[in-house]
Amino acid sequence: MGENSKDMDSTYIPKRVSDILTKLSLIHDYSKKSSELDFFLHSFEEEMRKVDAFKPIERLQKERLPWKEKGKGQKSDSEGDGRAKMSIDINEKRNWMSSAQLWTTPRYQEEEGSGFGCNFRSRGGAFVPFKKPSGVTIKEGKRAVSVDGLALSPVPVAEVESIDLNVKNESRCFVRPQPQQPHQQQQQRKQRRCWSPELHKLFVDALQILGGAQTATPKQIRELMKVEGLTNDEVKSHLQKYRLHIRKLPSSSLSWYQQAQCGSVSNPTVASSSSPQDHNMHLRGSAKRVSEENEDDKSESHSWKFQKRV
DNA sequence: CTCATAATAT
DNA sequence: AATATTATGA
Repeated sequence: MGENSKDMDSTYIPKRVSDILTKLSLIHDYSKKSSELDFFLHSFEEEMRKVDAFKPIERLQKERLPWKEKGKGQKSDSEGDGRAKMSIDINEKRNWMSSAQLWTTPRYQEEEGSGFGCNFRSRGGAFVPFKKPSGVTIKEGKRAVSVDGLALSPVPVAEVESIDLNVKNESRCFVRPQPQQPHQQQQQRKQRRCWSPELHKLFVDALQILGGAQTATPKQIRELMKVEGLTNDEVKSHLQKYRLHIRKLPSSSLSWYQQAQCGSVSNPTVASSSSPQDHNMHLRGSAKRVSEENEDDKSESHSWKFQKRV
Protein backbone atom coordinates (compact mmCIF):
# COMPACT_ATOMS: atom_id res chain seq x y z
CA MET A 1 0.00 0.00 0.00
CA GLY A 2 0.92 3.55 0.09
CA GLU A 3 1.90 3.34 3.72
CA ASN A 4 4.61 0.85 3.01
CA SER A 5 7.08 3.58 2.70
CA LYS A 6 6.22 4.63 6.19
CA ASP A 7 6.66 1.14 7.49
CA MET A 8 10.11 0.98 6.12
CA ASP A 9 11.22 4.15 7.70
CA SER A 10 12.74 3.32 11.02
CA THR A 11 12.28 6.78 12.31
CA TYR A 12 8.63 6.79 11.51
CA ILE A 13 7.32 5.01 14.53
CA PRO A 14 9.13 7.05 17.08
CA LYS A 15 7.96 10.08 15.34
CA ARG A 16 4.40 8.94 15.36
CA VAL A 17 4.59 8.04 18.99
CA SER A 18 5.99 11.42 19.67
CA ASP A 19 3.14 12.96 17.80
CA ILE A 20 0.66 11.01 19.79
CA LEU A 21 2.16 11.90 23.07
CA THR A 22 2.38 15.48 22.13
CA LYS A 23 -1.20 15.38 21.17
CA LEU A 24 -2.17 13.94 24.47
CA SER A 25 -0.07 16.30 26.44
CA LEU A 26 -2.04 19.05 24.88
CA ILE A 27 -5.29 17.33 25.45
CA HIS A 28 -6.82 20.05 27.47
CA ASP A 29 -6.27 22.45 24.67
CA TYR A 30 -7.92 20.02 22.40
CA SER A 31 -10.64 19.13 24.72
CA LYS A 32 -13.22 20.43 22.36
CA LYS A 33 -11.80 18.53 19.51
CA SER A 34 -11.82 15.11 21.01
CA SER A 35 -13.21 13.77 17.79
CA GLU A 36 -10.09 14.92 16.12
CA LEU A 37 -8.07 13.10 18.68
CA ASP A 38 -10.05 9.95 18.13
CA PHE A 39 -9.50 10.17 14.46
CA PHE A 40 -5.86 10.63 15.10
CA LEU A 41 -5.74 7.54 17.21
CA HIS A 42 -7.70 5.62 14.68
CA SER A 43 -5.22 6.31 12.01
CA PHE A 44 -2.47 5.49 14.40
CA GLU A 45 -4.05 2.17 15.13
CA GLU A 46 -4.27 1.30 11.49
CA GLU A 47 -0.71 2.15 10.96
CA MET A 48 0.40 0.14 13.91
CA ARG A 49 -1.21 -2.90 12.48
CA LYS A 50 1.10 -2.76 9.58
CA VAL A 51 4.27 -2.25 11.41
CA ASP A 52 6.27 -5.34 12.15
CA ALA A 53 8.05 -3.67 14.97
CA PHE A 54 4.83 -3.55 16.92
CA LYS A 55 3.96 -7.17 16.58
CA PRO A 56 5.90 -8.20 19.66
CA ILE A 57 4.24 -5.48 21.58
CA GLU A 58 0.84 -6.62 20.52
CA ARG A 59 1.67 -10.09 21.65
CA LEU A 60 2.79 -8.72 24.93
CA GLN A 61 -0.40 -6.87 25.18
CA LYS A 62 -2.39 -10.01 24.73
CA GLU A 63 -0.44 -11.69 27.42
CA ARG A 64 -0.92 -8.96 29.87
CA LEU A 65 -4.44 -8.17 28.95
CA PRO A 66 -5.93 -11.43 27.81
CA TRP A 67 -9.42 -10.15 27.98
CA LYS A 68 -10.10 -10.41 24.34
CA GLU A 69 -9.14 -12.93 21.75
CA LYS A 70 -11.49 -12.19 19.01
CA GLY A 71 -9.54 -9.26 17.72
CA LYS A 72 -6.92 -11.59 16.38
CA GLY A 73 -7.02 -11.58 12.67
CA GLN A 74 -10.42 -12.61 11.57
CA LYS A 75 -12.73 -9.77 11.00
CA SER A 76 -15.86 -11.36 12.22
CA ASP A 77 -17.70 -8.15 12.09
CA SER A 78 -19.18 -6.81 8.97
CA GLU A 79 -17.95 -3.69 7.36
CA GLY A 80 -20.47 -1.62 9.17
CA ASP A 81 -19.35 -2.79 12.54
CA GLY A 82 -15.76 -2.71 11.72
CA ARG A 83 -15.52 0.82 12.83
CA ALA A 84 -17.04 0.21 16.20
CA LYS A 85 -14.77 -2.69 16.71
CA MET A 86 -11.83 -0.66 15.81
CA SER A 87 -12.81 1.75 18.43
CA ILE A 88 -12.64 -0.93 21.03
CA ASP A 89 -9.26 -2.00 19.87
CA ILE A 90 -8.02 1.45 20.27
CA ASN A 91 -9.13 1.54 23.82
CA GLU A 92 -7.24 -1.58 24.48
CA LYS A 93 -4.24 -0.09 22.89
CA ARG A 94 -4.52 2.83 25.16
CA ASN A 95 -4.70 0.58 28.10
CA TRP A 96 -1.67 -1.36 27.35
CA MET A 97 0.15 1.76 26.56
CA SER A 98 -0.76 2.99 29.97
CA SER A 99 0.44 -0.13 31.59
CA ALA A 100 3.62 0.07 29.65
CA GLN A 101 4.23 3.55 31.00
CA LEU A 102 4.39 4.89 27.53
CA TRP A 103 1.35 6.95 27.86
CA THR A 104 1.37 10.31 29.39
CA THR A 105 -1.89 10.77 31.12
CA PRO A 106 -3.06 13.98 32.55
CA ARG A 107 -4.15 14.15 36.10
CA TYR A 108 -7.47 12.64 36.69
CA GLN A 109 -7.95 14.55 39.81
CA GLU A 110 -6.78 17.98 40.49
CA GLU A 111 -5.90 19.50 43.74
CA GLU A 112 -8.60 21.98 44.50
CA GLY A 113 -9.49 22.56 40.94
CA SER A 114 -6.40 24.44 40.06
CA GLY A 115 -5.17 22.41 37.20
CA PHE A 116 -6.86 23.13 33.97
CA GLY A 117 -8.78 26.03 35.19
CA CYS A 118 -11.69 23.81 35.76
CA ASN A 119 -13.25 23.79 39.13
CA PHE A 120 -14.59 20.41 39.82
CA ARG A 121 -17.09 21.62 42.23
CA SER A 122 -20.24 19.75 42.78
CA ARG A 123 -22.13 21.48 40.07
CA GLY A 124 -19.63 23.71 38.51
CA GLY A 125 -20.44 22.23 35.18
CA ALA A 126 -16.93 22.93 34.11
CA PHE A 127 -15.82 21.08 31.11
CA VAL A 128 -13.68 18.17 31.97
CA PRO A 129 -11.23 17.19 29.36
CA PHE A 130 -10.47 13.68 30.42
CA LYS A 131 -12.35 10.56 30.91
CA LYS A 132 -11.18 7.49 32.61
CA PRO A 133 -11.97 4.16 31.07
CA SER A 134 -14.50 2.49 33.24
CA GLY A 135 -13.27 -0.62 34.89
CA VAL A 136 -9.77 0.62 35.01
CA THR A 137 -8.45 1.63 38.34
CA ILE A 138 -5.89 4.30 38.24
CA LYS A 139 -3.22 4.79 40.75
CA GLU A 140 -1.79 8.21 41.11
CA GLY A 141 1.70 9.15 41.88
CA LYS A 142 3.65 7.96 38.89
CA ARG A 143 5.49 10.22 36.64
CA ALA A 144 6.00 10.02 32.97
CA VAL A 145 9.05 8.23 31.91
CA SER A 146 11.42 10.17 29.85
CA VAL A 147 11.94 8.74 26.45
CA ASP A 148 14.73 9.94 24.30
CA GLY A 149 13.66 11.98 21.42
CA LEU A 150 10.11 12.10 22.56
CA ALA A 151 9.13 15.30 24.11
CA LEU A 152 7.20 14.09 27.06
CA SER A 153 5.57 16.62 29.20
CA PRO A 154 6.44 16.24 32.85
CA VAL A 155 2.88 15.60 33.72
CA PRO A 156 2.27 13.08 36.44
CA VAL A 157 1.10 9.98 34.76
CA ALA A 158 -1.47 7.64 36.10
CA GLU A 159 -0.70 4.03 36.37
CA VAL A 160 -3.16 1.31 35.72
CA GLU A 161 -3.51 -0.48 38.96
CA SER A 162 -6.19 -2.94 38.11
CA ILE A 163 -8.51 -3.65 35.30
CA ASP A 164 -11.97 -4.97 35.62
CA LEU A 165 -12.46 -7.14 32.62
CA ASN A 166 -16.15 -7.25 33.08
CA VAL A 167 -16.59 -3.62 32.46
CA LYS A 168 -16.78 -2.56 28.89
CA ASN A 169 -14.83 0.43 27.91
CA GLU A 170 -16.79 3.27 26.65
CA SER A 171 -16.36 4.48 23.17
CA ARG A 172 -14.60 7.51 24.43
CA CYS A 173 -11.60 6.79 26.43
CA PHE A 174 -11.66 9.61 28.84
CA VAL A 175 -14.08 10.07 31.60
CA ARG A 176 -14.61 12.88 33.98
CA PRO A 177 -12.09 12.77 36.72
CA GLN A 178 -13.42 11.46 39.96
CA PRO A 179 -17.11 12.20 39.84
CA GLN A 180 -16.90 13.38 43.33
CA GLN A 181 -14.17 13.74 45.75
CA PRO A 182 -14.47 11.64 48.85
CA HIS A 183 -16.30 14.51 50.37
CA GLN A 184 -13.36 15.63 52.33
CA GLN A 185 -15.13 18.87 52.86
CA GLN A 186 -16.92 20.56 50.06
CA GLN A 187 -14.41 23.31 50.01
CA GLN A 188 -16.11 24.83 52.94
CA ARG A 189 -19.72 25.60 53.12
CA LYS A 190 -20.90 28.74 51.54
CA GLN A 191 -21.55 31.68 53.71
CA ARG A 192 -25.15 31.83 54.63
CA ARG A 193 -27.33 34.24 52.81
CA CYS A 194 -29.18 36.52 55.09
CA TRP A 195 -32.78 37.02 54.13
CA SER A 196 -33.49 40.39 55.49
CA PRO A 197 -37.06 41.64 55.59
CA GLU A 198 -36.34 43.81 52.61
CA LEU A 199 -34.95 40.94 50.68
CA HIS A 200 -37.89 38.83 51.62
CA LYS A 201 -40.19 41.58 50.52
CA LEU A 202 -38.69 41.45 47.10
CA PHE A 203 -39.06 37.75 47.21
CA VAL A 204 -42.70 37.96 48.12
CA ASP A 205 -43.38 40.59 45.52
CA ALA A 206 -41.83 38.41 42.92
CA LEU A 207 -43.96 35.55 44.07
CA GLN A 208 -47.05 37.62 43.71
CA ILE A 209 -46.21 38.59 40.21
CA LEU A 210 -45.44 35.05 39.32
CA GLY A 211 -48.70 33.81 40.64
CA GLY A 212 -47.97 32.36 43.98
CA ALA A 213 -45.43 30.25 45.68
CA GLN A 214 -46.72 27.13 44.10
CA THR A 215 -46.32 28.28 40.58
CA ALA A 216 -43.33 30.52 40.80
CA THR A 217 -40.02 29.11 39.93
CA PRO A 218 -36.75 29.95 41.61
CA LYS A 219 -35.20 31.23 38.47
CA GLN A 220 -38.06 33.49 37.66
CA ILE A 221 -38.12 34.78 41.17
CA ARG A 222 -34.49 35.57 41.14
CA GLU A 223 -34.77 37.39 37.88
CA LEU A 224 -37.65 39.41 39.13
CA MET A 225 -35.94 40.28 42.33
CA LYS A 226 -32.94 41.59 40.53
CA VAL A 227 -30.74 41.34 43.52
CA GLU A 228 -27.11 41.30 42.76
CA GLY A 229 -25.33 38.28 44.01
CA LEU A 230 -28.45 36.36 44.70
CA THR A 231 -28.18 32.89 43.33
CA ASN A 232 -30.72 30.44 42.11
CA ASP A 233 -29.93 28.04 44.85
CA GLU A 234 -30.47 30.62 47.48
CA VAL A 235 -33.84 31.50 46.08
CA LYS A 236 -34.65 27.88 45.72
CA SER A 237 -33.83 27.18 49.28
CA HIS A 238 -35.81 30.12 50.47
CA LEU A 239 -38.73 29.13 48.37
CA GLN A 240 -38.62 25.69 49.78
CA LYS A 241 -38.73 26.98 53.26
CA TYR A 242 -41.47 29.38 52.33
CA ARG A 243 -43.61 26.66 50.90
CA LEU A 244 -43.08 24.50 53.88
CA HIS A 245 -44.13 27.25 56.15
CA ILE A 246 -47.22 28.27 54.29
CA ARG A 247 -48.19 24.70 54.34
CA LYS A 248 -47.74 24.47 58.00
CA LEU A 249 -49.52 27.59 58.96
CA PRO A 250 -52.04 28.34 56.29
CA SER A 251 -52.81 31.70 57.71
CA SER A 252 -51.33 34.12 60.05
CA SER A 253 -49.73 37.45 60.04
CA LEU A 254 -46.31 38.10 58.92
CA SER A 255 -43.30 39.15 60.74
CA TRP A 256 -40.30 38.72 58.74
CA TYR A 257 -37.51 39.94 60.75
CA GLN A 258 -35.41 38.57 63.40
CA GLN A 259 -32.52 38.42 61.10
CA ALA A 260 -30.09 38.29 63.90
CA GLN A 261 -28.39 35.46 62.20
CA CYS A 262 -27.09 37.45 59.31
CA GLY A 263 -23.98 38.75 60.78
CA SER A 264 -21.35 38.83 58.13
CA VAL A 265 -23.45 38.36 55.09
CA SER A 266 -23.66 41.21 52.72
CA ASN A 267 -27.26 42.05 52.90
CA PRO A 268 -27.22 45.62 51.67
CA THR A 269 -27.47 44.31 48.20
CA VAL A 270 -31.05 45.35 48.28
CA ALA A 271 -31.41 48.62 46.56
CA SER A 272 -34.56 49.92 48.09
CA SER A 273 -35.96 49.15 51.45
CA SER A 274 -39.66 49.10 51.72
CA SER A 275 -41.93 48.17 54.51
CA PRO A 276 -42.21 44.48 54.40
CA GLN A 277 -45.20 44.12 56.54
CA ASP A 278 -48.01 46.03 54.98
CA HIS A 279 -49.86 43.25 53.41
CA ASN A 280 -53.51 42.77 53.32
CA MET A 281 -54.15 40.43 56.08
CA HIS A 282 -57.38 38.74 55.62
CA LEU A 283 -57.61 35.40 57.13
CA ARG A 284 -59.34 32.71 55.34
CA GLY A 285 -60.51 30.45 58.00
CA SER A 286 -61.20 27.59 55.68
CA ALA A 287 -57.84 27.65 54.09
CA LYS A 288 -56.61 24.65 55.85
CA ARG A 289 -54.98 22.96 53.00
CA VAL A 290 -53.00 24.85 50.50
CA SER A 291 -54.29 23.97 47.14
CA GLU A 292 -52.29 24.04 43.99
CA GLU A 293 -53.34 27.53 43.14
CA ASN A 294 -52.95 29.16 46.41
CA GLU A 295 -52.38 32.61 45.11
CA ASP A 296 -53.02 34.18 48.41
CA ASP A 297 -49.88 32.97 49.93
CA LYS A 298 -48.85 36.53 50.32
CA SER A 299 -52.08 37.81 51.60
CA GLU A 300 -51.89 35.59 54.52
CA SER A 301 -48.57 36.44 55.80
CA HIS A 302 -46.95 34.09 58.10
CA SER A 303 -45.23 34.38 61.31
CA TRP A 304 -43.07 31.52 60.57
CA LYS A 305 -40.06 33.22 61.68
CA PHE A 306 -41.19 35.12 64.61
CA GLN A 307 -39.67 33.25 67.35
CA LYS A 308 -37.36 34.46 69.94
CA ARG A 309 -34.77 31.85 70.32
CA VAL A 310 -32.06 31.93 72.86
C1' DC B 1 -29.86 19.51 72.86
C1' DT B 2 -33.40 21.19 69.66
C1' DC B 3 -35.05 23.98 66.18
C1' DA B 4 -35.01 26.99 62.20
C1' DT B 5 -32.66 28.08 58.30
C1' DA B 6 -29.61 27.95 54.52
C1' DA B 7 -26.51 24.97 51.70
C1' DT B 8 -26.06 21.09 49.26
C1' DA B 9 -27.25 16.45 47.42
C1' DT B 10 -30.41 13.47 45.01
C1' DA C 1 -37.40 21.90 39.59
C1' DA C 2 -38.76 19.60 43.55
C1' DT C 3 -37.39 17.19 47.68
C1' DA C 4 -34.34 15.29 50.88
C1' DT C 5 -30.44 15.58 53.54
C1' DT C 6 -26.83 17.88 55.96
C1' DA C 7 -24.44 21.62 58.23
C1' DT C 8 -24.69 25.62 61.25
C1' DG C 9 -26.04 28.92 64.27
C1' DA C 10 -29.12 30.43 67.86
